Amino acid sequence: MSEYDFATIEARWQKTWLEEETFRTPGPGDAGFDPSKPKYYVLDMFPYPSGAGLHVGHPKGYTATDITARFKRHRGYQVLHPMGWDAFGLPAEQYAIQTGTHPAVTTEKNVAKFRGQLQALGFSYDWSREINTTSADYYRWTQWIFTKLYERGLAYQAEIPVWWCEALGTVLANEEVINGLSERGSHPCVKRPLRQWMLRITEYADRLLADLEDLDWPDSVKAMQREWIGRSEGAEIEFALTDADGNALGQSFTAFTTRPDTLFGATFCVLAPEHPLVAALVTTQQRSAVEAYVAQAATKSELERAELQKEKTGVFTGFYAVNPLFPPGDARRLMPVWTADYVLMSYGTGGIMCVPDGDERDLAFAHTYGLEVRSILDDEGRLQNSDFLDGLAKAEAIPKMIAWLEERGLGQGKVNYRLRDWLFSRQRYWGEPFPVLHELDAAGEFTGVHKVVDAQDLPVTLPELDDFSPAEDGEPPLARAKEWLHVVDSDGKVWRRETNSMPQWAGSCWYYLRFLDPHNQEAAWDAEKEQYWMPVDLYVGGAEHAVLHLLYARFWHKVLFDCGLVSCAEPFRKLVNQGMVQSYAYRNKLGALVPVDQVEEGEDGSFVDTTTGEKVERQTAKMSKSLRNVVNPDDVIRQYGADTMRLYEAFMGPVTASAPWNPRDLPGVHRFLQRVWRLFARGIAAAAEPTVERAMHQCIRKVGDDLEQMGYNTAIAAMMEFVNVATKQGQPLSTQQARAFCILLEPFAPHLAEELWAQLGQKEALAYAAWPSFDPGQLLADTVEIPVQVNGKLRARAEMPADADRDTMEDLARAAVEEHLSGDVRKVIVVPGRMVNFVVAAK
RNA sequence: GGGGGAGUAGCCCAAUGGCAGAGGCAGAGGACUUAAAAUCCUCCCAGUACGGGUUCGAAUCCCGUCUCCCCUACCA
Repeated sequence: MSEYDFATIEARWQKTWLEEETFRTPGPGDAGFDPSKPKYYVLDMFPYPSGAGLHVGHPKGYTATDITARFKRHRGYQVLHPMGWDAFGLPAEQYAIQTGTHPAVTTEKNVAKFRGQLQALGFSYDWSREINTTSADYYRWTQWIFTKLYERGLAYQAEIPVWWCEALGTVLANEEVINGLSERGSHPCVKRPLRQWMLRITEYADRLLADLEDLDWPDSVKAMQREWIGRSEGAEIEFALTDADGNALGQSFTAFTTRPDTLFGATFCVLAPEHPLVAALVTTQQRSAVEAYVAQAATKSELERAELQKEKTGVFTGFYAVNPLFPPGDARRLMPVWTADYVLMSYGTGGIMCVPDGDERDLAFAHTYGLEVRSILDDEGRLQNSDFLDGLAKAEAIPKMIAWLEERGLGQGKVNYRLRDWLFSRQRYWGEPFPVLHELDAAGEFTGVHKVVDAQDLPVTLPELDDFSPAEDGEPPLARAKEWLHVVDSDGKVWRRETNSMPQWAGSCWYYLRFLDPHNQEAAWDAEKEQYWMPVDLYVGGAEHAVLHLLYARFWHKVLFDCGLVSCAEPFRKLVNQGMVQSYAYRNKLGALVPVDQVEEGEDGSFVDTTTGEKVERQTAKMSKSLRNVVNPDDVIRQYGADTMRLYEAFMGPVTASAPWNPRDLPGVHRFLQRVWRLFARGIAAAAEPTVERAMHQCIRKVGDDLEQMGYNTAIAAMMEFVNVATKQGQPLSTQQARAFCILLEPFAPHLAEELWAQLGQKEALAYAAWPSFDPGQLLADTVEIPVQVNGKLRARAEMPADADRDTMEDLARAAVEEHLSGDVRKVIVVPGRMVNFVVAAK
């Protein structure tokens, strides 16, 4: 046995695993399936295979799930651990537009690269289950699920103002536009009315909210989803509109409010600039001012509106709203109606009643324009000057006011959501075609009738095109696929295919289900398999998917549940967000960032810009090309091997924590593997050495406990500790110890573990070897040193048997601190095996 | 402004309310070596951001303050 030759070892075992299909996992109905085993489904958020390949951030989560997957196999679970590709999407299409390379070609190339990189890291995926959202075999079922949504009335078309991104040539969902810029690429977007497909996710808002409760998810993600759904209880109130003299205009508007009980304090109303009644009813006198205001509000992006939030602006419309609480003639009855851009057309009804005494924004607006403020809340927040609500707290006042309104037909209780229906169509080529046909009349015009394609006629495959670019008018590229576009049915009726395509989220909404049964040609998945494997036991991915992907997938899953197609209401039982792998960045005195490759560390630990000689400060930042601090996993593997890479990723800290990639720490974990190699190179001892044996049992327990809780970093520390003890002790390990250690090491450094296991002459596959057990009697030393405190202060240490009972401990401890116990001993606290504390009365 | 999370040694990080240190990096010394690297051994370093509170006992629980990260933001 010579050197630790990781390159040879890793290549050998990766080849073996692939050739022997070591990690092929049988499910119900498959040969080799053992129904008596418990199941464990551990899933990574599958990647978009970009041209850049993997960066070191990807493997952080993948390493975590792989360690857990391997650990669970040793624990006797049937482990489902699959990988696939979320391969529809803009980058491949943009590349196609620029170069003419078909997105499928780009995708295939990128997938090959990603697969190779993942395999080079020795992940124990069942590659026989690999899926790709862009293969017709897969999107056939994405389309099929869409037909289920359609049949249940959850998919509909609407002509709505949507975010149109000129640069990307497509519409985007609200969630994909941030402050008027596209989430991807930060291109400006504008609102534009277009015919779109929508999914009625709002129908599931309550269930999506309620079912969060029982999920083992990070609080932050649950909080984000709750906020996104944005349930708020209140009432809708209808306000009749009049002219300045109180003459009815024959129109009314509805306002949503969470505080209907404050209606007595409503002194004015505001409609969003886009509200149709603003233009319809504005008085001649106010018309020019209002039109000017509306026009300039329209040119403001959401970004600008948000930035200007300190100062509220608005214009009086000239008409009034009736406060129904007050009789004609009462001065409080007529409330002036303003238009202001702090009211958004897209939330609630686009119009509000304003209660300056109850709402900060209304108060600010009232102050700016000298509008009336009527006091209706006392110091304790109880209603006053409010007739039948006087003295009531809001909890009692709200239902009372709602009842009052309902009796008179003026309004009703209402739950409002921030969540909007999901804009589900895109004007792009590289996405799933909709399985929808639109009927045409003899003249070739739409009749307005549409239907979904029959299940047996799926998939609707993507047609070949020469030009993938979107048209200026928003007409999708699929409209240019002349031969594909029209379908003639058996009655000779002509139908035109839907030319929109689905958004990238579609494929990832259900991929975890296809993994259960990826080659099924008759169904999307088999019911028995679904019942066995679902739900996903552990789902690991980035926090950036906290809302969109996870909300959409939950929505689809609930629809499938309602269809009786899945057996559980929630797909992902436990969710973990892995921390970001950051990198170092350097900032000079001017605050500018200095690329990493022109900074050197000085003797005193300071950092110097080598081009200027100036001192710079180190900080952590996201990896980015511009900072030149991106670390490439291929380089790391070449230099240290995959096992070192995996070990380092897992050793950086808790899986949920972000930490900078520190190249200086890599040799540390690499050295550990070398020490393991050298320890095994000593050969095998005939008998176990007691110190090492004890350390072994402690290590088995610690690694097992830590892995149950995803404490990868501390589990590695425990193995290091064991190797240090064994190395120092000087003897070889016993056969039992060597075997046990191989199993402990395998989840983390599987190639090295397999190599050592093989050298031990083991024939059984290491990956499925049973986790070693420990002897609790071996965990404690015979004697322990127990701290003895007096009034909480450490006064002495007492040597005593590890299993001493309370009385013995107290006696031995008392002897050790005799001189400190002059006063009354009022209380003695004994923690068996841990410590003794004497509480003495102060003198 | 709202929400989520984090502050422990020069650095990354450990510590069911019970001796602040498991592990790694960096640093110092020694052994081995003709020398260096590698390896092995030994050592050094904080009282847990700050201020209160609960407790026999607090890094850990509670309250307040500060700093940093992430998310969100006129949502009526």
